[in-house]
Amino acid sequence: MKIDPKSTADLSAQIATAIRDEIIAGRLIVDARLPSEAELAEQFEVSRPTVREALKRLAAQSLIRTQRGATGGAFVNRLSFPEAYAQQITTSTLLLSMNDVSFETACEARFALERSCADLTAQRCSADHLAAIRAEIHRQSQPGLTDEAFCASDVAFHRALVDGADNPVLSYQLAGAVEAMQPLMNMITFSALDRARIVALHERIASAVEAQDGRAVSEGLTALEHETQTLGRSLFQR
Amino acid sequence: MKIDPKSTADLSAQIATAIRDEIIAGRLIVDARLPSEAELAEQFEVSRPTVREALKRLAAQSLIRTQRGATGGAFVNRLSFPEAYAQQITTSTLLLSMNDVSFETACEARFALERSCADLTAQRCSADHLAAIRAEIHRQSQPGLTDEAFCASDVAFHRALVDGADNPVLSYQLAGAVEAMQPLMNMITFSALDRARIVALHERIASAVEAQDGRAVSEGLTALEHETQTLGRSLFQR
DNA sequence: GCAAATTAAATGTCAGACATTTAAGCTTCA
DNA sequence: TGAAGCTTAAATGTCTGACATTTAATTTGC
Repeated sequence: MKIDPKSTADLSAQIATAIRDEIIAGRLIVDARLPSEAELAEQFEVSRPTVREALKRLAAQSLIRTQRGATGGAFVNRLSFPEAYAQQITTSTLLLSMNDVSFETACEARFALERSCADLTAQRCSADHLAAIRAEIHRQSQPGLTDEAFCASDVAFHRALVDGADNPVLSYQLAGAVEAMQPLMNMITFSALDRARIVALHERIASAVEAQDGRAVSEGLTALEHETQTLGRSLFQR
Repeated sequence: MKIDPKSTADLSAQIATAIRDEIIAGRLIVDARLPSEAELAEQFEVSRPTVREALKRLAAQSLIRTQRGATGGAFVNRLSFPEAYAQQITTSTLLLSMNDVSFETACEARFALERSCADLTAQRCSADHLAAIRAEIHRQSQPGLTDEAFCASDVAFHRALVDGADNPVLSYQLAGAVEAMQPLMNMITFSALDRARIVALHERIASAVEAQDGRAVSEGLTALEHETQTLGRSLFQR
């Protein structure tokens, strides 16, 4: 585990990369303890603050965790699904907000991706998941809901739909696609008629899931995409 | 921009979170310059090394970039698509390698997601993209290719297929799904017959793209999924 | 034998200094 | 006047050494 002395990059970045490569290559396995900061400093021939900056970089990506105390130190972290979700969502959200991606493009990608759970959810959706889906439909039909609460319920509906596919990898990938749209959706003001249309489409999708009809789920999502694109166009064409 | 004095978390983590929130909320816009490290240290009432650790955390997530020199400092970074790709791929790969996700589950998610580009690619794939797709098919048909090179070409084929949908958000999301499978695929030893079957399916998919038949693209991917699952089963049942 | 105090090891934080890089301003000379 | 070179200032990058805090193991005392 060595660093390149002729690289122009920061030492802390080089050290972080060196350690990350060890982890990705599997030479440092989950829960393995890294050498102490003092030992790493000696190994890489840098000072302890430099090592610490490198470790903080890795901690920011959830690659390591640190514990204080006698048996403390830096340990290779098992990247959990919730952590991966969170990173995925942050990255996706920032990507959309910083690159003036059009509403149309984002919406197209999001529904195209979400349709990939249609068949699986229709086949496998448990009674519990179906109940969760229907619970969100009920919540979002309540009158007097703020736009923000309506959007939050919309996201929860889609998350439940995706989770119904019972494939954690799929849920993880789709989390970014679904959640990253939320800031854009939050810009929309939903009229009562808009909400009724959306809820009706949600209900149509839920029924298709219940009937285990993947094709119908997919078509319901496509109808929802058209509805959403229409709302988006009326907002963003100016 | 303040930090909570009664939090138990590291100061550097709190400061990083405080600045990240400013960026996500849009109060710090792209290319805005953050105060100098010395000024931040004063604002947060911590030392400069602590501020630096916080900034390194943000740099690790590509939220900021730093420049040295007279007009240097930390600037809010525009998260570019290539950077987002890289993060997405790293996170997805680690998630799979650290959570003993079964080959079956990963493969199912990956192809389900990839099918979401079928219609769009069939509609929009440019001549250039189609040529790139066919070029990879040609490369992977060469005899004497190492398994690793074959896998790399396989990934390139799928990336080209996805990029044919001409939707950068979709490409970004699918990058993780496609690339994260590579370490698993690299464990497979492909017989000549296996390769021939895969290349034939790739050719079938390419023809379907050329014919602008989204349904056929989707079916080709499903056939490829079955082929891959069969290969995986023969490897991983032990 | 058990509980309390001590100790050791590690991370967390600080202060101050110096090195390096970079751009802007100044100076000098043609 | 203008351009090349020098100087300077501001910022990040790095180092040294120290102290604070946390935590588990060890020792001590009863």
